[in-house]
Amino acid sequence: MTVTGSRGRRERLRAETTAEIKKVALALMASGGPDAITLRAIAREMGMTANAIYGYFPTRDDLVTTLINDVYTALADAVDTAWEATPSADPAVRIEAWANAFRTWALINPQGFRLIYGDPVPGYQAPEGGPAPDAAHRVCTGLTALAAAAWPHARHLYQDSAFDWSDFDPGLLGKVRPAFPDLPPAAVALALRIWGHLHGLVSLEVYGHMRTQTTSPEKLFQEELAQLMRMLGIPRQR
Amino acid sequence: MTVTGSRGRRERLRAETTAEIKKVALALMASGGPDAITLRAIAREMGMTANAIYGYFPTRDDLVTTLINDVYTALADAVDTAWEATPSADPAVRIEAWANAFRTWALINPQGFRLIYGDPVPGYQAPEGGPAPDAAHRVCTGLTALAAAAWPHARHLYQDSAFDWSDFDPGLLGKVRPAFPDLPPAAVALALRIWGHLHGLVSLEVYGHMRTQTTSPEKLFQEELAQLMRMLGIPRQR
DNA sequence: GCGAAAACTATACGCCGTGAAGTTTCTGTA
DNA sequence: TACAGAAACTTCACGGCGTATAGTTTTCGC
Repeated sequence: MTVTGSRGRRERLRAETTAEIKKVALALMASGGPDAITLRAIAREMGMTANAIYGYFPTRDDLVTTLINDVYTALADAVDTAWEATPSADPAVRIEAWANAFRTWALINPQGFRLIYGDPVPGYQAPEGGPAPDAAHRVCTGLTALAAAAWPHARHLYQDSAFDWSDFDPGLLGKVRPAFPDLPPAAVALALRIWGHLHGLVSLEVYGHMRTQTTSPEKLFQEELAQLMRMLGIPRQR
Repeated sequence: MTVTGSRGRRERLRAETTAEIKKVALALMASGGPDAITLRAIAREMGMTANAIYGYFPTRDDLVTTLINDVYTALADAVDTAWEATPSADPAVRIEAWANAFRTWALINPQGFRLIYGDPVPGYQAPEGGPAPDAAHRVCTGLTALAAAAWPHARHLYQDSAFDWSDFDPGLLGKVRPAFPDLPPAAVALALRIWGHLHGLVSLEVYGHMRTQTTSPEKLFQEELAQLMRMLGIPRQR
């Protein structure tokens, strides 16, 4: 046993190489978009042969799946952090922090956003289970926390919601219901719709479709937040 | 001069070939997604050499640009038709018709939706001007018509909107302002935000991100429409 | 009927993912 | 400590991609 642990030496090297592959892949993605993630480019960057990567990832799609997981987790971390870093007394401020963190992350990591939410890469097909849905559930759970924080104000607006628990994915509910035991299905539906609103504006902006419509997507998003408060029945501040 | 017009014979064949290339490309896209649009595959399907296509489109991206234009125009036609086919007396019904046409088109043509709004194809970069922005402006104008129809109800909700005409693209305003001379900037901002809402929900559904959250995206969308009416100040029907 | 232009093919280059086989380097054990 | 075997990595190969260049066939206008 050395200081680093002789038993793990080979595994340590392996883990380092795996990490480097991912790091290089993310760098390529950041500079050239998801399509720039090619085994050959990664290998070139690392001074290896493309086929060497097959010792670490069985196929390029598996590498991409791993990256999606990492990036999605980073997004979930970013919004969770923003949420938790904001005082919980005023739900409006917290919600604004969450939403702004979401948009800001997307604008700083547009390629990551594309990787997660777009056609990730030429012929890529998302695997059924896997950890990416987990991160998606984390984001949705965060949104539900948002809805839960506002629910005292919002509930009277969604009395006639037709939603039932059976309308939602069990995996999502397994996270959401324990965390918010008193919340009705209508609140989860509300959370998903808020997701849709934010995702829509942000993805139009990230993909450049707003550029030919408005010069100030920022202003549009802030007005969206103001209305989000109305939608949640939260009275206007200041 | 023959019956078909001898002068145009060569040009007619040319037009027919161009049309066939586009037709085959769209078929490939419908079955295999935007990435399946390959010059070689098109040529194979047509019994030609891949290079023959260069006589019709200078590059693959130009072909894709043309397709985007066509598909985007088809989408714009679909929503315009739905709008015009609905009696104008009741704005709620008209707006619902528009939004449902948008979603229905996307669900029937998911690959087309991806082509328009996603990373269209591996390394594709959208050209600056071109006719695709035109179709986008048509869609936005349709949305503005929607906002305009509801504006008598909605205006009091958006008194404090901070928008100015300079916040919008001149090309868009060139279409919108003549069509709706009395509409303020706030209404255009409202239209863009509605676009965001609908786009968000539909794109999450089309890209499969809703599948791991809810089993009834349809219900979610209908509730979205109900709230859209509230957002526009339109009183509940029935 | 013929010259020119248009339509198309052949060949080639450099990308890509990936499979099969071979080579080097390390490691646990006899 | 020597060595079998595993792990890491390279080499070579195949087929697919966009596209540039050069050559061939077909067609049209005069």
